[in-house]
Amino acid sequence: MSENNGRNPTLDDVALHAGVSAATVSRYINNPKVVAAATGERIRAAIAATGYIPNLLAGGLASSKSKMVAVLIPHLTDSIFNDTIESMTGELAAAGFNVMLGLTGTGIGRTEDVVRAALSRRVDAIISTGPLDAELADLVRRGPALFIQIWELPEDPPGLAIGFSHNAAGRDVARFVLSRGYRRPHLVTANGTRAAMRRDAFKAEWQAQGGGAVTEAQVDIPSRFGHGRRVFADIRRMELLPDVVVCGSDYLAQGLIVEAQAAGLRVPDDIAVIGFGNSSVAGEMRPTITTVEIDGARIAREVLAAIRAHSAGEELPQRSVDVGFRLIARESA
Amino acid sequence: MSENNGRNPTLDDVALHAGVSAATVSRYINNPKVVAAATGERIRAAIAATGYIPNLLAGGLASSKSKMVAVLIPHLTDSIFNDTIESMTGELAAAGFNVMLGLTGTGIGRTEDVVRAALSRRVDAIISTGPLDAELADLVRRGPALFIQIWELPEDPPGLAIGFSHNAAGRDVARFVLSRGYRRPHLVTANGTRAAMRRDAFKAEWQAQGGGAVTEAQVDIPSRFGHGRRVFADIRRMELLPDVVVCGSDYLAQGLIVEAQAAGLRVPDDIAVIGFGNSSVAGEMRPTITTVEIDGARIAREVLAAIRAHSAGEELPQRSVDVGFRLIARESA
DNA sequence: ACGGCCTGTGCAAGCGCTATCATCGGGCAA
DNA sequence: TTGCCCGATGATAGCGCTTGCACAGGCCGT
Repeated sequence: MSENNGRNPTLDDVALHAGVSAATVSRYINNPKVVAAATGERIRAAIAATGYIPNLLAGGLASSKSKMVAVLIPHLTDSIFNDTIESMTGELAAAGFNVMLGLTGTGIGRTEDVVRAALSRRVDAIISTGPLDAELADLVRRGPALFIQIWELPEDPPGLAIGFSHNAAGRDVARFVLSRGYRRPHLVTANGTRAAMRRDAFKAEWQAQGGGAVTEAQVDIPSRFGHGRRVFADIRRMELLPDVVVCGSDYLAQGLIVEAQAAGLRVPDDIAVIGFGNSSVAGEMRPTITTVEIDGARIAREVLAAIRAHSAGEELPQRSVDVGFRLIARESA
Repeated sequence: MSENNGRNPTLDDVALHAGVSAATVSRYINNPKVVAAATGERIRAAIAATGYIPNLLAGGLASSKSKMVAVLIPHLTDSIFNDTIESMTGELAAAGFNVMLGLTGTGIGRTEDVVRAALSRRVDAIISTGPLDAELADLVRRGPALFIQIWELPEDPPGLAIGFSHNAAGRDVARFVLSRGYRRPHLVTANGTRAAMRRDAFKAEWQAQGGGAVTEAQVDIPSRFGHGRRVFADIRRMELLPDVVVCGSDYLAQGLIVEAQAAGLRVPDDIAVIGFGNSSVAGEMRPTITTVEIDGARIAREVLAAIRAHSAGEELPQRSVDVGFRLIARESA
């Protein structure tokens, strides 16, 4: 732990200590196997002795690879994406990438600020749960950062998309609901495109299969536990009660169940509830919640693979990766 | 949007375009009011025209100020800290700081990795919800980064602490429970120091006030919704049912309420429940959950103020900031 | 024995900024 | 008018690293 002089030890200090050039130390750090074993050992010891901590600002500047990725999500609290983000952060950290957190949900223009901040830091990739408006997409495309949109598969993604078909999900839920013999579904969706896609696909399939009328309600983004109260109150005011409520998130489903139970209804006997996302609560609620599982860990792996490939300068083999989904039938419907 | 040549426009490009030196452009960007108004206007136009995006890696390297702070939390899902983190990220972003997310909960050694990564990026501050072990604390102290521990007020914080007294919180909850006439409290705490402090303070006060026996149970960190099931099962097995359960988090309290209700008990009549943190669910649950509110926004503001002061080279006026807490009596107890 | 090659290492030129210092005109008090 | 100071700007030296290029030496095939 020699202090040299006041300042942090640099590559040169380590090089001096190990009796090699700075270049060799740099090589050892970034790709140990290109230096001779004996040299490597000396460098390792020198690093330990000096207490050297690499300066990734300098490294990033020189290599124009920041080893940092920006993750854009609307919110942190009760977010349906948290599982995915958590897996991703872990996966990336293990590969030496760090995550810069960008919250886009707090006010208009935030997304632009966050994207600009990410570009300013020369992130290797920007991972977003939502699309970018045209101008921003342009901005990103101009730079070297890889843009990855997750949880969604747009027609012509600006970069790479890793997600699943919300159409298929909506359709499959409709089939499931039909197969369970429900007649009067009520669809509660957050006012966003993804949820709307699932809703429309549900309705299309429902009609195609000869189902009857479908009622709907909207909630604000993000679709949260607390919305359950208002949604349920609205349902109670309907002349004909739905026999199943399809929700845009597990948290909303949970809130609805709590409300229904507080009102003396039994779930699923009096009213069934279906969630989305298979958040941890879904399997732990009473009753357990029927939902659609998205494999966040799988998304995380695909994201990492894409970033690695892109960093290595390879072309991406595909524009989008479908990780699918899985309907999990539990007690609530 | 002149493309110059393939690469991103740099300061020099902007300077050329505006007919000034790079130094002046830099000044304009970092501190507009030191350049003449007319010059500033020309530079503004040049930036827009060239589509210039500052390179914060280069800037950080030159100034040794990264404008980035690391936030260390155990988890993202159902975390009691999310409100605070969200406020903080917003507050920091508005001040030009970006947040690097560090998840420490996934396995041993992760904290060290995350801290080293943060130091590698020369963050201006490290904000952590937990303490650092001695070796890491040393490492951090050696560098220029400000270490801020939040949600806690240790005796002799390594850096700055912004939080509240868990002792006082435990004590106040005990008083509240007594004042409500409960006789047989059951304390469910996560196995961490903070929760333990509250528990011990609760017991001390309870005994001091002549309360009877207190029973306890432990859950894993993080204290989550799903733990409710096991905790409740254990409670049912007790010979004498507690009349109030004091939980380490609102999520756990929520899980417990759900379980209790599923078992046909009424909350709070048959069994009362108290949470911690005033997460959004606490006010939205049926029954609404009595809890202890921590002002995350306040913590965020204090954090930002400290970072600003530290970046400006000022000494911190104090070692710790007590933001207090507030017991919110609701329906569940 | 010799040229070609491959491995391991050093040299030095940047990467794009910031910050120190110097310079250059006024405006203004004496 | 003279000298001084101050506000605005330019020139320049790094910040700590990466990386292309050069080079030394050992190994091989012929």
